[in-house]
Amino acid sequence: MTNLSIGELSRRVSVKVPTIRYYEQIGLLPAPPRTEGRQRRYGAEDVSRLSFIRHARELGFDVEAIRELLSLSAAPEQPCEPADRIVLRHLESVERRIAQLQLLGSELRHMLDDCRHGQVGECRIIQVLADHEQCRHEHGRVS
Amino acid sequence: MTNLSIGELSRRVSVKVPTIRYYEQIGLLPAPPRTEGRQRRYGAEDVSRLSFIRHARELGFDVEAIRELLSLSAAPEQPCEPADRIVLRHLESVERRIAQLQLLGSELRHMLDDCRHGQVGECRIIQVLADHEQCRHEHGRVS
DNA sequence: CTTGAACCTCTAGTCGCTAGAGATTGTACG
DNA sequence: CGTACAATCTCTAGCGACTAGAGGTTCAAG
Repeated sequence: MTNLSIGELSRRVSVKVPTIRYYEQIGLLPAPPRTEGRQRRYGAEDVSRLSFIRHARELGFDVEAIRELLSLSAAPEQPCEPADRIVLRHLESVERRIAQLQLLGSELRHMLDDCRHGQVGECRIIQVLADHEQCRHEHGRVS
Repeated sequence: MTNLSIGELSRRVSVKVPTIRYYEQIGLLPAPPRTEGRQRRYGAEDVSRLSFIRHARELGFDVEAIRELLSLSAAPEQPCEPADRIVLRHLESVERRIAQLQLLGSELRHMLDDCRHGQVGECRIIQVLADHEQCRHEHGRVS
């Protein structure tokens, strides 16, 4: 359970070795003790913390949000409203991205529908790209 | 119409000046003629090409796809099936991303719903992050 | 002719990793 | 105990599509 090498930690938590070192470098994970030969050795606490980070990344939180969530989770007496707000903010950005992508998707479907599958010279796909006025919507930038 | 400075081209096409230089650097835009003092001067052809690029970027195509679309658009006699395929491939990736984000969104909504808005110690948000087994789905990585 | 906005090149930073080089360490086996 | 070799170490660079800034030059209006 304790004194895991970085490779063992990696397998347990399904986070790649270089990613673990990267997390240490940016301060998401504390620097663990080392063997005499300077190899890292991890304990149960690190397993939990890295799992937390991995789950949060899977949910699409960026590193800054994870930093905040981690520091919130260390203070169980505090109100959880700040955590709430972080999740809500992220949810809203996910929803904005979905809306953007849906616009994009319908645009692309229209392009495909309109294309008569002939030659490039009369291809609606190319025409729409060349002259956007023939297009249905305006978009912002999608991340 | 012709002999535009990079700033004029930028305003016409709504692409920022450094972005135009970047496109030249990566070979999306041809290197234009210069004045004696080495400043770029653009013509009508560049306006079209840059518009094409901008529209394609708005539709989320990556630079490699745009490169292909541009070279296809230069050959009006060729069948437009390759263009078709590029658009379809992109549409599919957009749809995959939408599906991913929708999973994420519902996950985040559940977290918010479950949170009783008390203290961090009993906060479902923190708990779910700390122990993913309490969670509903498995996800892959979202771009 | 002077001013100053626009232009030039070059480098580095963004985000969250990933890949690779080249050196060192840990460990299993004989 | 020696050796082989997998795993670890540090460091640097690269991804994509730009963006920002420094420090210097040119163009065009008045």
